[in-house]
Amino acid sequence: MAVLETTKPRAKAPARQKQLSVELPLGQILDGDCVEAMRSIPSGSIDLVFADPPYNLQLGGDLNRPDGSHVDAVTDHWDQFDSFKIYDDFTRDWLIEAKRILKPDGALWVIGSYHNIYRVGAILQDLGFWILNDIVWRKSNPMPNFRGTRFTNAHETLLWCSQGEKAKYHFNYRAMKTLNDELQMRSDWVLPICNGAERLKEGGHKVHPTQKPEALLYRVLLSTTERGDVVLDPFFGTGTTGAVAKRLGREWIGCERENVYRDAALKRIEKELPLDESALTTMQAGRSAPKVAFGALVENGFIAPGTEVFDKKRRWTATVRADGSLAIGKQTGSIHGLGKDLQGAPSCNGWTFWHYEAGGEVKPIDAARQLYLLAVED
Amino acid sequence: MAVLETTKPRAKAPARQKQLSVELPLGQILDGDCVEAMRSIPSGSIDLVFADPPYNLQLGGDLNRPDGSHVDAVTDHWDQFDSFKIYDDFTRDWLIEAKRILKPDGALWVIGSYHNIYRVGAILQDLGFWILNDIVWRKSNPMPNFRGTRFTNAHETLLWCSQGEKAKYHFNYRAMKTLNDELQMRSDWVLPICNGAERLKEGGHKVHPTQKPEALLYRVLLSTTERGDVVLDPFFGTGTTGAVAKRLGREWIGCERENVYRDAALKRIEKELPLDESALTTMQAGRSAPKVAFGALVENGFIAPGTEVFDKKRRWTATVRADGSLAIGKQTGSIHGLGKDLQGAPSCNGWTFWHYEAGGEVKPIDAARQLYLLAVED
DNA sequence: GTGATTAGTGAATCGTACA
DNA sequence: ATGTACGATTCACTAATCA
Repeated sequence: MAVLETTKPRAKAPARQKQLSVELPLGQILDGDCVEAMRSIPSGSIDLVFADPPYNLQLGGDLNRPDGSHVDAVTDHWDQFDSFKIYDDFTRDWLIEAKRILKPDGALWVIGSYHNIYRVGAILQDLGFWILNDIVWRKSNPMPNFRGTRFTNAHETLLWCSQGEKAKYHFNYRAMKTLNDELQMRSDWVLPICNGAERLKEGGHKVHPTQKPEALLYRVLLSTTERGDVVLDPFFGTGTTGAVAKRLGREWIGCERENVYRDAALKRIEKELPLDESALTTMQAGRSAPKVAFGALVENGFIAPGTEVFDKKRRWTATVRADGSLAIGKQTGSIHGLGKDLQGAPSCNGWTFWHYEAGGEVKPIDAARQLYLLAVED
Repeated sequence: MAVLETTKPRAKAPARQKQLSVELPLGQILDGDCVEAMRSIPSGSIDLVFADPPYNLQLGGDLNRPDGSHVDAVTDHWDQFDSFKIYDDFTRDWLIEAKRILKPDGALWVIGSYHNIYRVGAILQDLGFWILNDIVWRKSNPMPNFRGTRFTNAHETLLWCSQGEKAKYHFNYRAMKTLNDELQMRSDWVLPICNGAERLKEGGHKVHPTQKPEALLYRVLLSTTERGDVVLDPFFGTGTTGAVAKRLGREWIGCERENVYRDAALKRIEKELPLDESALTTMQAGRSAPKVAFGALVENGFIAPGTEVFDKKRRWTATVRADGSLAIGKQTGSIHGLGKDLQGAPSCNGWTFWHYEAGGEVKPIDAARQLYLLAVED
């Protein structure tokens, strides 16, 4: 299991990416059943699958299968367990295809409510997907429970999964932290439901009963994809995924059975404008910045050999040597290694542990690294 | 499906109630495996089962905080299962017994995390339990994600179920509405984790690694039981369920294998006094004031990425980026941080410093925050 | 006594690259 | 596959200690 925060690993193989892209129906909505549609997609070609599967089983009344066909209650013996079985089979079918088309470091998102999410979650675990987080979309303006018989159903649940326990995945930690005012983004997201100008309407009626807010997709795509990534949505509906993907400079593919939804989605996405380059840029993680060896600071004169460096509490003071190593008496090591050994700690980030004096001020040696980076950039 | 808000239906048969009570081990902690222990309980005799089963965390190696200190993880033997299959079998076994001992109008609560709750949810649906709500416990003070690899895991999930789709159940709608400042109680509860004086400690160490906050049980018992009801907890631990039940005038039965936990629970419940009405209101967590990140305005479309923002005198103009950060050339930062840096000031309130144009008018970005709050407000 | 500072901790599926 | 080096990373709250 691993985390890649840069686009480098994907950028390394532009040819392969392009080659695949040619075969992929980018920017298209595939007509028909999503399992059939996904069969036309090459294995290991998709970066992200976002799925908002239906859960409109009408228990107790007329029964419809997830594909819309009607169950004949007269000829079929029917009960709650049969409907679970049909739903589970349907779920397993589309999840298997989703897993096949995803790249080894691709990811899956599914959204659902308590009616279906526990079945979906258990099945995707059985198929080998590895849950990274479950996310609660906390609705700021939910429908009240009019009859006063239960708690107000004020949230939905999203599951974010990698291909497996050991699989790599992508998480834009820094972008999420920036988006959340410099605090780690939590697993509960407070967002309004979709209404107002964003809600698609035709003749005063909503086009789709469960249109998701664009803010939700915005956060999903910003957190777990990079520019140019390919996002597939097997239950495209009115195309929220496509609209936000286009805006954020991601490629998209949809699957949708209903003509009405496909038409509305295409019209909607057509109007959407991609953000320009500068707006799309996000704060980068430290690890995507170029690596600097401490020795480079020494040999370029940013830190002179012989300089004394010390921890914040001045429990230890070490001397910088010409090769960029540190020494306290006979004890020597790298900025990380010596800090680790002195503290008896399992690890140590030497850049923030060691300090030096410059112009009467005490600064972490990381400050020198920043100066060096500024000087090198030009 | 029906709702009983009064105690009348139970009061109708006082004789039957009393007769059963005599056979039940009220106020006792049954030793040993909970499935065995529940077998000694008569069928249809329990009003509520609250269960906090092992989560099957499957942790890898050690985890250290950025400061090098060690995270005291849940590595107890009782949380270890070799496979999903074994965990599922274990889950099915205790759920079957729980269903048997519950009255026809009794209810089940289970708490879990994403590691186990999807399996538990699917299995209890398979057994015929009917989910009434899933409740999200949003932790006000969760442990951060120290490595920056995922979203902060900031919640746990509770499932509230009746005996079946058509089964009756009890819900104290009025009590919940009162507890929530005359607003319907929602499916997301903000409560702090258990620490401070409430956390049981022995020799400076926590007695139980996963002790639940009493406020959580308080809300569970107050919403779905009446005075005198019998509550059974198959994974009693250090007896939070028993303590709160006693305080609220409910009868309780526990099951627990570990001597240490049983002893601690008995001592704890012994000290517990039934609560007078006045304390009722002090248990709830205050409603948190809404705090808005600038990124929330961006992802919700109140401020578009690419928008230009500027200070009042237009000395500086910055561009809003997709993650809610601002950029002027190569200089970037949060609304507060960039404003601070540009002015060379010790701090800066970005909300009032930066302005934007909307409808030909120049407004501080705080105006957009007010619009957002209006849209989000309950 | 009071406010400021420091230390500790909580159900956590918590790295990557190269030799 | 296994080991080693390098590198990146924390929020809210409580309790204890210090000024």
